[in-house]
Amino acid sequence: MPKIVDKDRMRGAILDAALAAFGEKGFHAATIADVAAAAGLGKGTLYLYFRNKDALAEALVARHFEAMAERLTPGDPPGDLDGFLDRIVAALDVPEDAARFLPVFFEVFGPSFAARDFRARVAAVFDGIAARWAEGLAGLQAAGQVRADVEAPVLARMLVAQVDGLVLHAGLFGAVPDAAAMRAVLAAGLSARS
Amino acid sequence: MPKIVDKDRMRGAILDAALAAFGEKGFHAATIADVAAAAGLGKGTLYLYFRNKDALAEALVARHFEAMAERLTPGDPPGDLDGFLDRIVAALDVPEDAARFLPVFFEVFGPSFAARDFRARVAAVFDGIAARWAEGLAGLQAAGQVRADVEAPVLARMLVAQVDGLVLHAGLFGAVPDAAAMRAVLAAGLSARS
DNA sequence: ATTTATTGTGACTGGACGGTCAGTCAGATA
DNA sequence: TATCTGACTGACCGTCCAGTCACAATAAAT
Repeated sequence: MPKIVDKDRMRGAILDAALAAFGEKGFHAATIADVAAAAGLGKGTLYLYFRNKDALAEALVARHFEAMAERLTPGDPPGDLDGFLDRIVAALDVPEDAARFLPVFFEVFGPSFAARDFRARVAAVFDGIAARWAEGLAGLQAAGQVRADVEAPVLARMLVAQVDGLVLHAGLFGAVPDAAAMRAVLAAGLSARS
Repeated sequence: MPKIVDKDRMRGAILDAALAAFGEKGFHAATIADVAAAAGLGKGTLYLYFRNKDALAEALVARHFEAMAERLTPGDPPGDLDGFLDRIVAALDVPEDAARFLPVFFEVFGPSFAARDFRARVAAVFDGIAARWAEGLAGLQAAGQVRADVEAPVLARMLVAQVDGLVLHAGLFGAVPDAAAMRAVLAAGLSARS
């Protein structure tokens, strides 16, 4: 009878268009009409897939955080310190999409940081990553590869903040640190041999 | 003849009010009327001191970056590694004003990161800090206190990104790392003794 | 007390934009 | 070929707010 479309696929395509438009002009400056145009759709059509402009932003965030968590904590804990460092170095390889999303995220949700519960939600994402890293670090401590004078969770949370800084500077400024140097410094900081 | 006011003082007071209002509601959600109310002034009065809303934001940024640079690179390079670490630890003590400003900055200027020259301007601020740190580190390398296998500027730029991450997580999430643990890890990472 | 230069005010306006909805279209079915 | 249905559209509406301006208040100078 009627035309049938793959709704999930369509939502994905619209999100791509939204990211492009928001990334270009910024969330507030970009209009719904811009997003629709980028998606090659009529304005009203967007509202068949997303309740309103804010829903677009939230969907983008969800997609981004899922991808990020996946990128930072893939599979099982690494077997040795070298493997652990591999992951950190790999994390600095910020995909273009993710880099483009950063400013949008801050623009949209920056104000929300004033709200305790929002901060808590975002903090939870990082805490989750830190928890996975802590597992790995605890294993390496047991194996005598990582210093044991600092507890794994503390070490992990601190590392996450540092790596987030490196990721931000890489994504925003293109200030990608020399990988070899970074490995060396981080390894010395974490290593059991003082 | 005329009524006389201290314009600089007034601009400062208005900026304080603006930071409060923007910090509370976010830059876009807060109206000029909100800022005026917070400053205890009529709406039109603001326009005697700032050309428009964007000018308010720019003035806030200028004030913030000046304060930040001052905080991160006070006076002369430190004499020893311990002194250097002191400064980093001190930098994590983010003043309330600065913490409140972070979300506002990202909200307003997030979109601008799409523009090459804006990114370059912000990057320059961090590069400047890194340059000052590099001086200090070079001195410590000469004194045999800091590893010499990584060049001071590289080390410094990397540290700035890491510390920025720590500052952000401290300011946004209250995730302040244990100072002693952080000193220990950073010291091990930087130290000449491998 | 009067004058005058400057500062302060808030009702008003013009434009912009998010969201709606009455109507059109395309493709699937019989 | 006729019919049916959900996808799609974009002109329109209501709201909101940055910025203006005509007027009021103030204080220095005479």
